[in-house]
Amino acid sequence: MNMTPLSQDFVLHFGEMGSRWGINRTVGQIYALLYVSERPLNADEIADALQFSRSNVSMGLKELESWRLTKLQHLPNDRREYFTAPEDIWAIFRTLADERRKREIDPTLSMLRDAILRGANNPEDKYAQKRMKEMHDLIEMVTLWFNEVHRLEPDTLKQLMKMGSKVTKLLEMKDKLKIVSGK
Amino acid sequence: MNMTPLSQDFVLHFGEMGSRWGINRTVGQIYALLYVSERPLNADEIADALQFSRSNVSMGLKELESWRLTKLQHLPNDRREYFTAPEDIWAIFRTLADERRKREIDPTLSMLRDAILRGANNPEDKYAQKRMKEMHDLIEMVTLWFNEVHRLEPDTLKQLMKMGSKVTKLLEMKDKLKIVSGK
DNA sequence: CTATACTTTCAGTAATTACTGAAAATTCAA
DNA sequence: TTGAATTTTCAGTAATTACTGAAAGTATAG
Repeated sequence: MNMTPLSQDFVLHFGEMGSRWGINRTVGQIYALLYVSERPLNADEIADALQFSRSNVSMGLKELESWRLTKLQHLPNDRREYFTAPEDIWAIFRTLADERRKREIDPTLSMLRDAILRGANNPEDKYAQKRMKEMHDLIEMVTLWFNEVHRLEPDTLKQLMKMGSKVTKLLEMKDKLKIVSGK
Repeated sequence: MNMTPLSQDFVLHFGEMGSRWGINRTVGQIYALLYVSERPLNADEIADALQFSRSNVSMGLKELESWRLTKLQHLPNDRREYFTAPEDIWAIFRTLADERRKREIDPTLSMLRDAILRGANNPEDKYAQKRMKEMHDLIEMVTLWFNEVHRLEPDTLKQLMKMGSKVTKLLEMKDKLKIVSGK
């Protein structure tokens, strides 16, 4: 199978960007290929299109699976496994954010929690703990917020985002209403 | 210079996490060390504390500088350069988000823009472009929103975040007010 | 069962990235 | 200027990570 130049470029770009994220080139390219492919692809087709060894594709797919970024399906009269990227781009975005939180944020948060609770006699440790607490509180707040917002419907979220900094107007409005109603 | 066990653990953890992000262990550790250190440190002190070669520290500091995550200063009667992490954790967060956007998002966005504008005769390309447009629009929206929110005062932002999904209540309220006022 | 189609694992190797020490460059006091 | 203190660069090497082919594993049709 040969890709069109358009898909080629997309796939190659994703490969490069992949390395700026934590994921490697192979994984980036496989994902990109699935993302722009209308029909599901099997591992051999992927290996062929990207010129990777079959085993490399197998490992890449496993990695993508661990990120929950692929869907697996079977076609009638075909024993091979076929892969696609989830349709809904919002779902993809959520999944990605979720996985990154789990892998990159949560461990740090729990380390910080532990460190803050330790005894600290000397001034250095006192200062260090103060700094860690600042970091912890910020991360925790953003994380909690993220979890909440996560549950909103895409349309609601879209609406909120499109408002941008204008949400502050709503905040002011809220405060005024409170004053008026005497709350 | 020897670190306290508390700082040790923090620094080591950051080194490990560093590799889950795009940055390497050295850079992660240097940053962590600066972050929990009350007084500015010079490159030799860093090399000593972390047991890295002087040149490695030099490179790490350069990398951190390119992320705008260090501040440089001079002490009286001392020619050496002293480094600190910025005080304000919100500023750090912004800087980080900003840099990541520049390096990891913007290039993709412009690639997508180009790809979408290209001619597409065959159905594959048509589909690919549709998918790219979806991705482009989502990323663009989130980016624009981010840029807007970026400018808010930390306190305002905090307030918004603490509300979490309750902002939707405000949205509903707004809509009701519009109806009442006939807008 | 058995044969076949397909997938995964893994040891070895290739490629990439990180790190070091020596040398060059820079800065600044005298 | 000179030279001592400091920083940066860079070629070589070490360590890590990515990739491959062969072999083992798994599933299913007959």
